[in-house]
Amino acid sequence: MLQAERHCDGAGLRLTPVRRRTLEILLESHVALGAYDVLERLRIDGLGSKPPIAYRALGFLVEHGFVHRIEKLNAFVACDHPGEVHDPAFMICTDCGLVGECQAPAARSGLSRRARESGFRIASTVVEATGLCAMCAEAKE
Amino acid sequence: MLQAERHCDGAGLRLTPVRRRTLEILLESHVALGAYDVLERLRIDGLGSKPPIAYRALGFLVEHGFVHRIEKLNAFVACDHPGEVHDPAFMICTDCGLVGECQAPAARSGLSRRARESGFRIASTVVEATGLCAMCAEAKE
DNA sequence: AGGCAGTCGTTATATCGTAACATCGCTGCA
DNA sequence: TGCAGCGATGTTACGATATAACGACTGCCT
Repeated sequence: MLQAERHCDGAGLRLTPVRRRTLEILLESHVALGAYDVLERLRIDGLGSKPPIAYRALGFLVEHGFVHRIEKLNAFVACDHPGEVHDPAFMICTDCGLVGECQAPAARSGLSRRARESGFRIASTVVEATGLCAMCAEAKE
Repeated sequence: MLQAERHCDGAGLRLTPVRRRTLEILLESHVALGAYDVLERLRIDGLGSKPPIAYRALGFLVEHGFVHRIEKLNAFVACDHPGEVHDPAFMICTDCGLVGECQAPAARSGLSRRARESGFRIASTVVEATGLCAMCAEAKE
């Protein structure tokens, strides 16, 4: 949170109440939240109740790297390493919903070689694995 | 198409008219199609007009590896290599909509190392790159 | 003051996806 | 033959996700 504030100050970005609270909500959650989940919590705090409110705040946070969108879940998680340049990959537990972020530059390597070969210019990548986290895998034994 | 037929025959799967036509529709398209795009074409052919028809056919085709879902687009493409075991990755052109499939086992390596370290058991992966295909990149020069 | 840019608030609607139940045709079997 | 079981289809109804478009407000700059 402090990192986000500092980053915004430094970059001339406005971390408004809605945006700030949206980020807090995601930081407090250990699982990915849908836009409507976020919206519901914003509503409770009197910060807006219509979808565009949440989508705009989430759009801002994603654009500036404070939040990631999990395509597989149509949901959002706070970034582990805000401000740093990174190329995130995610591990999504299908049992408990936990979403772990990791840096996976290597995850691009096979793809980026293929891209070079074919002339494709990568602008962004999505890398997501679904499966069982260590705890849930153990619980299944 | 022939490969799909053979695979179904061999595996005791039923490639019914709806499923067959759904696969044909995707094979004829060079871009990813949404479920409702597919449904519209099925409707024209008199093969059903309600969402579950399309979703069920697509679900069958995805489950058996004839079709891939592109998470980033909420859309579907026919598989380039049906029947073969693979771990597909996609390159999605944001200009022309072209979706290229490639094999990217290496794309998993960074992630799978991380997964091993943390005890996460990967069941499936999503690897998608967005950007410009060679033709569109050239056209932009 | 006036204009501009960014944000917020709202309405309305588009797009994507599924639960639940009825029906139909095939297959195996008494 | 009759019928039970099963997978696939057809339909209704609804839920979930997402955005276009417009107006109002605010801070800032000239």
